[in-house]
Amino acid sequence: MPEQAAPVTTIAAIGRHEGQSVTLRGWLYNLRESGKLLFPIFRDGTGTIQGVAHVKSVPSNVFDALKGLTQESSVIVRGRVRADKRAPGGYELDIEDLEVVHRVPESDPYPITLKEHGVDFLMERRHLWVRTPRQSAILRIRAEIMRAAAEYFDSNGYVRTDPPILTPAACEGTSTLFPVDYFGDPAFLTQSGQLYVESTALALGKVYSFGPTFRAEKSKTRRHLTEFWMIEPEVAFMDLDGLMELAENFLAHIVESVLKNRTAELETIGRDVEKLKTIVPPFPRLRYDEAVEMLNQAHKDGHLEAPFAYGNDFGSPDETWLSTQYDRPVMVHRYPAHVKAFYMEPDPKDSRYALCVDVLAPEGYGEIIGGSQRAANLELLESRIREHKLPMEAFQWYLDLRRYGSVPHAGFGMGIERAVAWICGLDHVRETIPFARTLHRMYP
RNA sequence: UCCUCAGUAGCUCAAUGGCAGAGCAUUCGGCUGUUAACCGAAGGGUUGUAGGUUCGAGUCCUACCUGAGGAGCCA
Repeated sequence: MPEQAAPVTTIAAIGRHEGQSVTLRGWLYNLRESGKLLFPIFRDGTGTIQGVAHVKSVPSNVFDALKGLTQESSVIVRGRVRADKRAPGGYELDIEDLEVVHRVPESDPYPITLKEHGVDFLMERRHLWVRTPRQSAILRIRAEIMRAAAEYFDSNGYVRTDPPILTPAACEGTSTLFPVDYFGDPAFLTQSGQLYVESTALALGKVYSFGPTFRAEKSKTRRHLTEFWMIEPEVAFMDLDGLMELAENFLAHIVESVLKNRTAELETIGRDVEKLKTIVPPFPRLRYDEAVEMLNQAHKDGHLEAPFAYGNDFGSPDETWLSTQYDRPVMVHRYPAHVKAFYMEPDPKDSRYALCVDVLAPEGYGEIIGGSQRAANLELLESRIREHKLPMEAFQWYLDLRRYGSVPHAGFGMGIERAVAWICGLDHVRETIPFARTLHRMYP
């Protein structure tokens, strides 16, 4: 073992130890050799740092152990911290002692090199891919987004009430549900906690849920996972305007937290932070009808291939185009009721429209939040359930919320992975979650 | 479910229907400031699978498998 007089620290905190000897515990990320001079790069999960070992300035057994050491071998290294302008992180480590905890054998070298790899190769080795600086940084930003999202609600009087993951029936139809056998009876993995948080909102006032959801959609795009995390606030006595205000303050808080607490990680992944600094309220609000006008004009001007048919929901290319027109998220509200879910409240000024909002993230990322004011009237909700050909008996508990002290209430759901993809500037959601579940990938 | 593209060394990719190659990784050797280090050498192949056309197929045709991107649907 190296002498433990040198304090154990992390690479992220190494600047506090300039001029001192410290102990780092981590892995060999890369090794450059130049004759009698070795340049190992260590990583410890908090960052990377280059070490320097002259043959004459380290014990011969240390030099020999380091020379030819294989990538991703685990090590405990002692060295003196030295500021160096040539170092990317500002510091280098003059190596004094080294213990190899586990040496990766040459016969079975670490498969992920510093060169380029394909998507399939990396996803098959996701358990190792997460070690790379870029993937680690993304996961750190994801954790900050989740922390800040929960913090926003926790510090604004919301109570976290998580819904069940095993559910008896669909929220919006059964075709996209994963069925499971529940002691001989059919059950499904939840695809939204919304109906349950509606009931806890009427119990506690302001609530949110935060957990995994599952959708058996046969979607193979950069925006889809079959298992993803969703945070869903629901508030009694809130209307659509209140919901849009909540959404913009919530998103602004998350972006602000990431900019403040994950500066180094944003730098590591090369994110243009100027595009995040503009994310401050108010966000532009656009009626569905106004958005349609913009899409029609865009089609005339040749920006969109397909003409938009009024009354439809927006397609992906439509959303993408809309979301590139603003420097912050745009909130599109009051869609035609018939393209939206059964539980949405009709606009009292024109019942053809629903009191709903989709928040489209900028830079072409599209929908990250979908929400609405919920239908509060029992008879209306019953007729909507019939129109959508949903089993009335399965929704009796949900209808009880309209039988006993029904109030206007509203809520939304934000997909964490889409938010992470946008804030990190990634081109696919598979990198935003430790182990992505996509259409045909269940390994590792 | 549909559309498009791809599958060649461990990885990333070349190869007009005519001898299957390069860089990285691995092994050996060299180099006292390298930044995906560099220089020299070696080993490494049933070209996704099964058929077909052809004197000759990695290349052309058919089917299938696998992966990717997109549509629809959604967060």
